[in-house]
Amino acid sequence: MKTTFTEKQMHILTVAEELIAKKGFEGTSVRDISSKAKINVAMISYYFGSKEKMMANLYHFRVQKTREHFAEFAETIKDGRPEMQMREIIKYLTTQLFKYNYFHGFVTQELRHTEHLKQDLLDFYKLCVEKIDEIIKKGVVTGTFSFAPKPEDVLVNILGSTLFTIRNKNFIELSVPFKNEEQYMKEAEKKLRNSLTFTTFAILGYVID
Amino acid sequence: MKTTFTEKQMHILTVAEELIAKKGFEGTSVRDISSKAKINVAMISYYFGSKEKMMANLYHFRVQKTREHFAEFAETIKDGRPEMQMREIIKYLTTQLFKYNYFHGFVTQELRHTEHLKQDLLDFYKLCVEKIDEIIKKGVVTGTFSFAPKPEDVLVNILGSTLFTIRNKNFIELSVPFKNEEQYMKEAEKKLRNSLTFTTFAILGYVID
Amino acid sequence: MKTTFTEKQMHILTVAEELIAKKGFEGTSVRDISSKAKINVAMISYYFGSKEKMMANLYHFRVQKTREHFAEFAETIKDGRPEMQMREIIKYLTTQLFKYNYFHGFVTQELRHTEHLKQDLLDFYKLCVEKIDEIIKKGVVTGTFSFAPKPEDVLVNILGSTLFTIRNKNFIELSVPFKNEEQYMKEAEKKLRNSLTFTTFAILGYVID
Amino acid sequence: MKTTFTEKQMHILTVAEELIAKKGFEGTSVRDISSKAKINVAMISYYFGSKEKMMANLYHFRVQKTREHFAEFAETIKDGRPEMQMREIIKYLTTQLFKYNYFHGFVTQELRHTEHLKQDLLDFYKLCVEKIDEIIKKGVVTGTFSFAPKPEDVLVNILGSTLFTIRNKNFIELSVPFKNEEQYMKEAEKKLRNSLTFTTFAILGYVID
DNA sequence: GATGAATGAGGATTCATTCAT
DNA sequence: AATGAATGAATCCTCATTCAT
Repeated sequence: MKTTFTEKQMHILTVAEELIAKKGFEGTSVRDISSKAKINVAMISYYFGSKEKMMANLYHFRVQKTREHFAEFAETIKDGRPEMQMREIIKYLTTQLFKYNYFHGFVTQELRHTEHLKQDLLDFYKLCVEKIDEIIKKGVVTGTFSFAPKPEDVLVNILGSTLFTIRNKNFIELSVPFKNEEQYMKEAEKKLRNSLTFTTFAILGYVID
Repeated sequence: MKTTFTEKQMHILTVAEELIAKKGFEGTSVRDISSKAKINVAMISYYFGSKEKMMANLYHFRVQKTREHFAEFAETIKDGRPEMQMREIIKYLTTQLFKYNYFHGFVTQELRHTEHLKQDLLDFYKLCVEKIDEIIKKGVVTGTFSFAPKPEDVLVNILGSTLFTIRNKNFIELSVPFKNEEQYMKEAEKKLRNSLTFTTFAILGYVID
Repeated sequence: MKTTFTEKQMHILTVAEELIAKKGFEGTSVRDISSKAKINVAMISYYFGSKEKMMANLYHFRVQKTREHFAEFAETIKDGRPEMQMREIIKYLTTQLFKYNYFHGFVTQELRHTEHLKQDLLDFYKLCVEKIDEIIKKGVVTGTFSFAPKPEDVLVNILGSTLFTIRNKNFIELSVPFKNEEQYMKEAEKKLRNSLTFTTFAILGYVID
Repeated sequence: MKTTFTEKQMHILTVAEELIAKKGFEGTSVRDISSKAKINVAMISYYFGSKEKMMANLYHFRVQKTREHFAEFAETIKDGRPEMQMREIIKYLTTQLFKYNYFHGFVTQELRHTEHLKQDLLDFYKLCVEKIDEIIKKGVVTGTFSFAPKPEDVLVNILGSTLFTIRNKNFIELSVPFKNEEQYMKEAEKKLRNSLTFTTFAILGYVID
């Protein structure tokens, strides 16, 4: 699968991603995409072979980018103290998911019959688990953390809570002061991050001074 | 909106639920449903008015049942000790979500343009929050719990982690011994429950003896 | 074809006539009729064999009634002077058409593939022609009328102008003071009758004193 | 609304007009049209948006053409004597209606819910009224005509009689020698024109020398 | 005699894709 | 390389009718 695209292809993918995020894969027609992207209907088949293949490319591309980005991020925190690292990871993941929520929104739902594509996402998850594991181990060794929960459980907790928050806006609203859309998203993210940090530190047995 | 259906209507809903869970609402045609349910294509419109209305009925029905069931459940644990109650709630929610995972799979994704339907789900969430709040308060008063986290955060954690687990089977597989499908689901649920119980008790400051 | 119906059948026909007049034959579904008539959908097929046969019965019935009614009317004027008779015929025909305009609206349009039914209407037209012919002849003989136009031409003129008036409300409105629907119809009918009377007498060479 | 069409669009409209004239708008399916026009079913939606919009285009187009044509015609007779002008107008209108009878057949009946489209036809009628009014006035001034009937009454008479003749073939047949279809139409038109000319001159008080 | 459930045929439209240019 | 026209398959839904009761 390709990971580099011409400018026109990227343009299509960008528009497609936005629309699919809003209306779902099946809810988004190639006409919608082509009209919004101001290109010919035929271009999607022409460039990607089919609508589904375009989707696969989009998916692959986005996850690839996410992995690369995470790798870069991981590098920047590699010398910190474990509690700082953990705090940063939580911040990073929530921020990214909130930013690309539209993407993660369809990732797990709309890609049916394309099981093999999920391998990409899996690789990303593995990377996260590795890093978290590393941090936990370091924290335990240094005595910063009292407990050593399974890293995948920690990740499930972080990702699950974040995606749930994103997808259940009307529930979250009940406990987040709502002014306007943008402000709300910020507040929701902040509340979530506080909660996740508290929870994660709790299961790590880390006592905030 | 109706909550009782004839046998034939229930049959359609059951088949529809299964298919929609697998292939999504838009990915499931009325022909798919009717052919699997061995009924005439026209029956869906005939019974429910339209495909979308059928979906709304299905949704409403399932949430309604869930709420009723939860209310019954809540009654059964009302006299227990807080830590037992919390354990039971976690068990209850994970079990239910695993059981009706196909339903919860599309609930938050596929129902576009039917924002009003989400009110039902919201009411269910509120019920959960109330109950959790009650338990936390009791636990704190009795000195069983040291901390009083926000009940909605606890719920987000439980539901988010559970749905993530259900939706990311291929990730969970990595850390759960896989024999066969059924066995796997049991193990995954067990692992999740352990993790959630540990996490929840950690943020409640409850020390397992 | 039947001309007598049970009360229930008549009820169906009455409702059907009204709906068909408003929305056309094809635009009116048996469901529309049955729901408005508060009867079962199956009744139409049950009583009349099919929707189309119901229509044929309705048509036949209405024309039959019209003929009988016209015959009665003709009797009442048979001793009058020709100019009075002619005036009365014009009045009669316009009044009837305005009254049953909905019927005449579909008569000539919606009954496709049922050419044979038109025989009924034809018979009614013949009856009119006969009567008009009689009047003209008498008028000419008595010297009341100077000319003897073809009776069918006179009829075409009367019926054509009337139906055109009924069917082109928005044109007629331009030259008829419009207050409310009912008032308008009365005014339109009056204007039409004046015009027709004037025209008919003109071609008969009858000079109004 | 468009008034110019590509060759293919015109082809569709032509076929559609013919079929709709025969079987009505609702009685004609897009499948009928596409199969007769030897095009794909999807083309109607593709070109016109929907069946109904196609109809609106057809309607608009036909009336537009009629108006333009009438304007041209009016120009050609503008210098004639009033009695000649009136004769020509009658001839023109009857000829046009006979030619496009299929069109005028559905115009007033089948276009429900599209009241605004009738404005087009109304404009055409107005044009006719204007011209007729002009002729009458000139005739009265020059002493050619003795009476000044309302121009709209004259038009109603002409159009009504013509449409009635077209729509009631089996009645007209009774007084028109029938050989073959084509011949019959010619004869019917001729008989109608004679009658209309006589009638119109009668109400104008014009004495044919 | 009358009905409500159920049917299959057919309705218009939208879809992703292809093809000639 | 890129496009606009055109296509056939599939969509959901509505129709008049039938059938078991």
